[in-house]
Amino acid sequence: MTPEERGQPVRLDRERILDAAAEIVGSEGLPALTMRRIGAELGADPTAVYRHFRNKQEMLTELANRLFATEPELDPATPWEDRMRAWMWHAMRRYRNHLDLGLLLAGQSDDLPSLVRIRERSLALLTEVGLSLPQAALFSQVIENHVVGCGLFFAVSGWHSCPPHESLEATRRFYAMLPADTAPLTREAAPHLCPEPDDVYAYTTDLLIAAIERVAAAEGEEVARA
Amino acid sequence: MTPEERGQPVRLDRERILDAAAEIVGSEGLPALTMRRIGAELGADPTAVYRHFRNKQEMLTELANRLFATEPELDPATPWEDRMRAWMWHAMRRYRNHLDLGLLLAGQSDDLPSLVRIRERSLALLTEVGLSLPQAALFSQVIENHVVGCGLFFAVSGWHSCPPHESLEATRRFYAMLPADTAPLTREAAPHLCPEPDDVYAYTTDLLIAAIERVAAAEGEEVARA
DNA sequence: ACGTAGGTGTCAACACTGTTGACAACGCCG
DNA sequence: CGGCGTTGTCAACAGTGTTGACACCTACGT
Repeated sequence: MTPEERGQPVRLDRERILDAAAEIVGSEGLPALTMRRIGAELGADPTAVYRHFRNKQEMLTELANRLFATEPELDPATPWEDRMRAWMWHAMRRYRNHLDLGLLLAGQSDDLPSLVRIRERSLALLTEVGLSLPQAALFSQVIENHVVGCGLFFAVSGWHSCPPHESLEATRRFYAMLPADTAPLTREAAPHLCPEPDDVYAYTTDLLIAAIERVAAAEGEEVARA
Repeated sequence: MTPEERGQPVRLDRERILDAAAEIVGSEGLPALTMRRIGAELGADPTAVYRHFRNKQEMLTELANRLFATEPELDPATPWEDRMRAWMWHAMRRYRNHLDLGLLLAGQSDDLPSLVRIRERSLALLTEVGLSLPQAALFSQVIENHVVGCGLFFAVSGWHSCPPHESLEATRRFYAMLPADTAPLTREAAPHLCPEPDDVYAYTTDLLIAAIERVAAAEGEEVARA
């Protein structure tokens, strides 16, 4: 017999609230995450949440921090390139799948623990391949732009969790039917346009990784010469 | 003596409404763009807007389409590299400055006229440097990911219109004060972290342009050999 | 053991939001 | 001139986040 069945009000804490919030966001998306919905999920009054969080924004921040705390395990035995690739893919997917929480997270200052941890591991990977600290700092930001940018873009483009295959095909058909006098190239290139987002991301990611290795090699040369 | 001063209701049309909406978004940001605010701006009842747009979403779409219709003039005499660079910068700034409208625009299918026009010019630039149509299609998407992604990221990071110089400095100080046992690299690299977003964007953009020229050159080789 | 103080859940209410249906005035066309 | 469609206005509805008053329950000090 639970407390609420005995007529006693439910007892909440930040954890229970965040659990419920994560459950709602995971199954119905961020727009469904309203205070009243949380209250219903917990069997408590919506305003009870305000006893544990100053406001919704604070709750969302903590929720985002929790969802972004997952990190991939990178086997140090695998080649650096593969680890870097895996790392960048994992980071991108975080933003792509958790959709609007990424937006929320990108929109505030960097003092969340999970974000600091990500920065640290990014720097570790970059210095490991031979980059100097200033160069690693620069590339760490280049990677963040790429990863977060693409993740947000994919998420916003309605990717949510499964690839929008038929929507790409529809756009391709739309391009193919454009008038030849205003958009000849788009019309002609239609079959090749709208490639799978994953393929594009893979291409750009490998481009960046190659660039990193080139710079690292150049820095190594310089050090060796001196 | 205006009509409303004579007691007559104001006469609206899509243009006037979009003008008011653009004015509000430009000066106070998208969150301030409410139907009631538009009504106040026009001196009319908020619900009058519904005589001209099915709902707010439709109005926003048209507004986004209008704001994204501006294109840079590229002098064909300037070197290809510079034109490409200018093009990518202009495109990124569109998303960065117009903030959430970019989000809105990225979130829907590609059938807006202004977006088709952008795609066409992108393909024109890429084929001009020697890329085959399939390669141009791929790179056009790579560029879109890069440009839109970074633009959205910058916008969401609270860039709005002027560079957040002091906020970068604050984060740098925060990094420098991290405990050495959990985030040693971040702590040590603090002075080099948080580079100006524009510098990072410039670096990545040039990286992409160099990659495009390399692929174009390789394709040229291949054609020449055959 | 009692009394009190603080923390917590509940309820009603406020200020917002987008949106709809009824009503009335306007202008245009037959 | 008569009617009718278009458009602006008003009241209202279902939502949203948030606050203050009230009541309870728990834990602590004497």
